[in-house]
Amino acid sequence: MTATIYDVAKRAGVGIGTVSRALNESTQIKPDTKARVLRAIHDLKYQPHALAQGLARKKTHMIAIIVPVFTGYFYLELLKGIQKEAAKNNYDLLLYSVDEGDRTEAFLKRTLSESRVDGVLLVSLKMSDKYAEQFQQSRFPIVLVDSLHSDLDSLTVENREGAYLATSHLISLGHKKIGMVDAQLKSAPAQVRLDGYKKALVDHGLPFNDAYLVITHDLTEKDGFNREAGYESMQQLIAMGEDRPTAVFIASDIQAAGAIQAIHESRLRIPEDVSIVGFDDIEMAEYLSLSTMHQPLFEMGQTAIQRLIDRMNDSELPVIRQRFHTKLVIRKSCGSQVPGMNL
Amino acid sequence: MTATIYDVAKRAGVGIGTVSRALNESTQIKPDTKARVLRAIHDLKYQPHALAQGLARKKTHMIAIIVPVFTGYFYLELLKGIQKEAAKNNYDLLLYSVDEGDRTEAFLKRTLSESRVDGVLLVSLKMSDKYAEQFQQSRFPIVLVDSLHSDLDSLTVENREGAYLATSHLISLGHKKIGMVDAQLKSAPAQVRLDGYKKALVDHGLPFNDAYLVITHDLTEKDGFNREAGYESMQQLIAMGEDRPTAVFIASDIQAAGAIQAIHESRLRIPEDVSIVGFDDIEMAEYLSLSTMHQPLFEMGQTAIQRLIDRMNDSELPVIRQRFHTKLVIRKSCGSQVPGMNL
DNA sequence: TTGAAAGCGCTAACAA
DNA sequence: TTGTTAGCGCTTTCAA
Repeated sequence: MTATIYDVAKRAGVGIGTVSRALNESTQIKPDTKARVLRAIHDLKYQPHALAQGLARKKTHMIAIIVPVFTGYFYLELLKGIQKEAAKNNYDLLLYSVDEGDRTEAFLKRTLSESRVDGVLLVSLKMSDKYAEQFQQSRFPIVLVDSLHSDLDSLTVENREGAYLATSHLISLGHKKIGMVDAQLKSAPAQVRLDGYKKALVDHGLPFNDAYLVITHDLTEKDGFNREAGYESMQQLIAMGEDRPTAVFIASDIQAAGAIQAIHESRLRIPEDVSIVGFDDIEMAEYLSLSTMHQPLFEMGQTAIQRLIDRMNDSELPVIRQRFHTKLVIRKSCGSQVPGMNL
Repeated sequence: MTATIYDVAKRAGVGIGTVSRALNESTQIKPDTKARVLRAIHDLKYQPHALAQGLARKKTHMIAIIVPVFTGYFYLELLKGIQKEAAKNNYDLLLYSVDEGDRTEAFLKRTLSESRVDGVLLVSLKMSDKYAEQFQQSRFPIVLVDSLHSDLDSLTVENREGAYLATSHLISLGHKKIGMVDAQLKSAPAQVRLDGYKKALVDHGLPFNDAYLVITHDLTEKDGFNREAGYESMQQLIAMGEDRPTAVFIASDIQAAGAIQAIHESRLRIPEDVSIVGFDDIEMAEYLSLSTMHQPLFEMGQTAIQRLIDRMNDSELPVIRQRFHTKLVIRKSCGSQVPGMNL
């Protein structure tokens, strides 16, 4: 069928070892034999068999990436960064995506014992202590992205800080009655964004008002990061009438989209009647003129691969925990409460 | 390190052949030896080495998918279908994504000769005659998705028909002056959607008016499927004043988003002053209440994998060309021109 | 029903 | 500088 190293060796009149040397940049080979081999390789359109190579070298040049079934911008952007950096370093990506029924552990197990890949990126999924220990002990290279475990390398976005910044932005515009729309607290980012919101209030001497915090009901078994959730939550806030907050920090842009719809339907204006800050900076945010917190996802993806490669080269590296910072993107969804400072 | 088949054989007191038989559902093995082997496998937490297995079997159980660097909903949804079906059939996905500098052929070449995967899905990328022939001759399983070549299996969405349907919808609402906003014609879908638009006009006895067709200028080197393009194109149409079309078919939802913005800024109303139909049914479309053409992407992804698997099992299957149909999703961006039929 | 042994296509250690 | 050979971990004949 396709040519093997033996065919090349025969055609070039050398041994297979020499062919291998010509292929692998060995210095231990005379230039003109190398040239002869290379020509034979070219003539035969020979390309090494990846599996055979992997078996012999004990390296596959593949990286597994375990992600929740991708939904939306977050993973797209992250994946782009991962993909770009992997390609640059000549690694292929094996995509394990986890849907219902959470097969994370099954993938981790395969990864660990099947020798199909040289390293793993675990994205947005929980790393159990049990497997963390196994990875740790086996020195199998792994990097967590948007997930956390004290024994393993991890890269995360500073959600708490982002929420803090978002809320502070509202405060700096003079708002005193600042609400928050959050997703289910079982979701880690939802939890942490709430913390940041609270801390910003406290740090600025504002009271935390329970009535201003709306957490999406558990409609369906989703986490609440969706438009309907935002829509309903905002309706609750609006129903407070004159007591309603003048500004709201919303835990995600997609919820903000729903919230905006609710606001418009109530004939309220943004930002005159209510100011809004979202989180994520999804594509739609620009369209909505929504001020929001931007996450450096592409960059995080690139860094994740770099780190993984570093670790594949040296398994004794100390464990790191790298935090990425969000950035406030100001558009037109926030108005000032300071008299005369308004538009 | 990790246990091999020899370790298992030794522990179970059998030869490695027997272990292999126990593993591979062979009938040629006595139940109790099989049980003994299985227990040894369990005790040692043995898992076959994927590469070694692949090398011996000449099958990797991996499928390569070559896609343009994913941007937006189209690929997300398609990938979901692909991923789900692949997982269901126990195939792993190797992701080759093509960015600037079009490395499509390099990937095809590797695929063909590296033996890393059992089959390929080529998505939205051009298959050259040269490689089509190579795949064809080598009987290497490949399926084209959203791409076309007469010698190979291909799955496509009926863009022309979709555009025809979209335009016809506008016509059925009584519109006579129907415009179109399109992307660069070098893009195949843009070209084909224009054809469908024209045909619908002609079939319904309406004239094709050059002034009503706006094709995005070549800002940057993009193809024009973006919001800014839609925004500017719609501005051109609006600038026609009273002569402007009463309805516009827009080649993509993302352009429609820009167009809608332009319309609002001109203080025109949708659908009272101008009706809009988009294409794609991206997530934002629902938010925008945009009537649009839905593409069955998830399903197409699933089917692609099924077909690829069929072909891997029987390389002599006749070449097929399967067309998927779009579906009109009616929301609120289209009004009627027929007196009394309006809202 | 089973074990032994010959590949699968390559790398790398060892000799020459 | 080169050829030979022993693995890498598995599947699959071939005998027994």
